[in-house]
Amino acid sequence: MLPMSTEASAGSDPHEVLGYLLKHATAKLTASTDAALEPLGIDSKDFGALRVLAHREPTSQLAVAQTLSIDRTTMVALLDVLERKGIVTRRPDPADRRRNVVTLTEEGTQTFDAAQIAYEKAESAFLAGISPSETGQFRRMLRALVES
Amino acid sequence: MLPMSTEASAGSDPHEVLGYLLKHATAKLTASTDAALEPLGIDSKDFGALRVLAHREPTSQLAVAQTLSIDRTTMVALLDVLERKGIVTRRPDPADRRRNVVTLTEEGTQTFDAAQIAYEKAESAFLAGISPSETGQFRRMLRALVES
DNA sequence: TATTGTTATACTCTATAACTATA
DNA sequence: TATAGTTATAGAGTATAACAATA
Repeated sequence: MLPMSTEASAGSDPHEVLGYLLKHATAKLTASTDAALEPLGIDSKDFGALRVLAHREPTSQLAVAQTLSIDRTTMVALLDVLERKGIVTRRPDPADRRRNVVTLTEEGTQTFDAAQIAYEKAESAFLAGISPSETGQFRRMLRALVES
Repeated sequence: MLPMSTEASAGSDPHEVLGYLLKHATAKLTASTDAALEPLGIDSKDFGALRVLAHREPTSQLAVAQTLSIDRTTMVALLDVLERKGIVTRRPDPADRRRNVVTLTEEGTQTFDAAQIAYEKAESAFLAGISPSETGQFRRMLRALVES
C-alpha cells in the first residue's frame, strides 16, 4: 500500500477545481434528467430539440440545429429517431423545398408536456443541494458566464 | 424563409435550461483552459492528472484514475503521453510490483507550476462574467450540487 | 453558385473484455 | 483467487467531406 499524504502539499484539492466541478455537475444533472425522461422514450438531447420546436413556429432542421449549437448532420440522426417514434414530422417547406419543416405531432406535444414536468422534477432534485433562493442566483451566474 | 415567432409560445427559452447552461459553461471553460495549457504541451485532462500527482505522495495509476473518476484503462493512455513527454515517470512499486508508482519528473513539476498559473488565468477570465464576490458563491454552490 | 438535407466516413473519447504479472 | 496494468476492441457521440435537390 502506498502511503497517504498527511500534510498539505503543493496544489489544491483536485476536486475543488472549477473544471472538475462543472464537468461533474453537468454529468450528474444529465444522468438525472436522462433517467427522468427515459419512460417517455426520449433523453435530454431529444428534449432539447423538443423545447426548440415547442418554443417556435415550425422551423427548418438547420434552424433547430443552430439554436442548439449542434451540427446539421447530427440533427438528421436525432430527428430520424424522433420521427420514427411519431414525435415529430418532416415535410418539405413549400416556400423553399430545400428545407424540411419540422413540427411536433399531437403525440409529440403530449410527450413534450410530460417531459417538461419530468425534467423540472429532475432539475429540482438536482438543485436540492442548494437553497431555493440560491438557485436563482446560480442560474443567473451561469447565464452570465456562458454569455460573456 | 420561415417566419419567426413574435409572441411568447409554450415552453421557456431553450437557452435558459439548466442543462444547456451547464453544458455550455463547461465547454467554454474547457476550451479556454485547453488553449491556455496548449503552449505547455498539455490539456485540461492532463492537468487534472498533474494536480492529483502534485497534491499527493507518489501514487499508483489506479489511485489517480479513481480520484479523477476515470477508468484505469483510460489512465494508461493518458500517462503514456505524459511519460513520453518527460512529465511523469512510472516504475514498479517495490512493495507491490503489480503497481506503478507514478511521479512527476523535475520537468513535470516545472510544467505543473507553469500550468497552474496558466490555468488560474484562464479560469479568472472565464469568471470575469460575474463579480469577484460571486465567484466564491458559485464555487460553493457547485460543490454542494456535485456532492449532494 | 450557394444552401439544405443526406449519407458515408473518420475521429475522439471512453468503456468492456481478455491477457500478463504479480499478490 | 484477486488485483494492477496493459492491450485489443467496441460503442457512443460528433464532425468533415461529398452528393443530390433546390434556390
